[in-house]
Amino acid sequence: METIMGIVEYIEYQKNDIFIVEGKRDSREYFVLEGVCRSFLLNPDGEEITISFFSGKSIISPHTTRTINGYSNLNFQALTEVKMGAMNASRFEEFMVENLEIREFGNSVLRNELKKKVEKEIGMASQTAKERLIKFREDYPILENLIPHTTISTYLGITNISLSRLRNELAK
Amino acid sequence: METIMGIVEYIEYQKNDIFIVEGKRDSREYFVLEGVCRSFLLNPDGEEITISFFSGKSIISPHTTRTINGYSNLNFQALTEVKMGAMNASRFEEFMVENLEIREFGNSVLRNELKKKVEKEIGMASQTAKERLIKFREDYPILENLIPHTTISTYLGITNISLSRLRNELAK
DNA sequence: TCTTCTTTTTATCATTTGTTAATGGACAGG
DNA sequence: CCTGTCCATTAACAAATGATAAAAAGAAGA
Repeated sequence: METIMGIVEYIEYQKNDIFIVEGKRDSREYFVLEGVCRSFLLNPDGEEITISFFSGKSIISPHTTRTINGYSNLNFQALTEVKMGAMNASRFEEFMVENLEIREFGNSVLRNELKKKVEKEIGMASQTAKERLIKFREDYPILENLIPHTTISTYLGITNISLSRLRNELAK
Repeated sequence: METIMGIVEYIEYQKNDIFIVEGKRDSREYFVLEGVCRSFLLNPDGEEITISFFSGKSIISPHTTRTINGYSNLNFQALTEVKMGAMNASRFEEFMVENLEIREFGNSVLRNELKKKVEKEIGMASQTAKERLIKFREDYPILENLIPHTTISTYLGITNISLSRLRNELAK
């Protein structure tokens, strides 16, 4: 960890800044130190669909999984003021090759990324929207009062109107 | 590729064989050479939820993403007679460290795994069940007449009754 | 404070999907 | 040939979610 932290460049983004754009070059790994951000994509109708949330301290989707030939296939946006560490992804990959500990760290990041997706997948396949909202509140307790509800509703796979109804029901 | 193919052990599974069991040890990478299999999980009600399909020639989810401390977190089942190649996962990882080409192959497998999931995620979040069924038919043209519909319906996130209705509608 | 803009809630109605139960076809075993 | 089992379809009704529009509540700026 010390090896890495010595090389990392520190960056700050303002609320709503989009710091990785789909289709554009990006060659870095990002570590969220403080704040919350999300990944999102446009669906065929041009609507923003939230894929994942990332809150400090954590790491956003690994470079190798979110880029193809160096071009990003996802957008990433700061939802609050965000402090991040960034470093060259190839350099990080070299570290992974050289250093067992860093390799295991990198692999565990990958596993977690997949695990989160599988969990969400099961939720989408076998839970009602209400259950998914309850789970979301457990996973990200602060977000609901911090970010626009449309951001949350596309993550949950429902409309913001449905979200509002569910909020009302659960408040009773 | 030749390096790998020389080491691979060839295996055959019969229809419905479960060859990786959740919670059990598994230490190999698997390459599907012929046939179709799926990964699935039990939801809280004990129902089998299909997560992904794998048809030859392809590779099932990489070992590092489907195991934690060597124990599998997914079930894998043959849906037809399946011919596979298998090799020790640590050995494959060594190859990845040593050999740039194999490393890039391994990384591309990871990216594809994530990409498939993100695509499915967007579908679940922004498409109706009917649209998802149409997409499924494009992705896996043969499966619908080959495997039980309950297997497909849990993949699509609907009941098998809904699937039957959609089949009827689309046939008109 | 007032105005304007955006977000959230509420209401109404339409559509989709789920639940339960009944029916019929395909197939294996006796 | 009969029987039981598994699967797929269909029907009827209930529940969940979507679409549209309007109202209310908040947030930001002059």
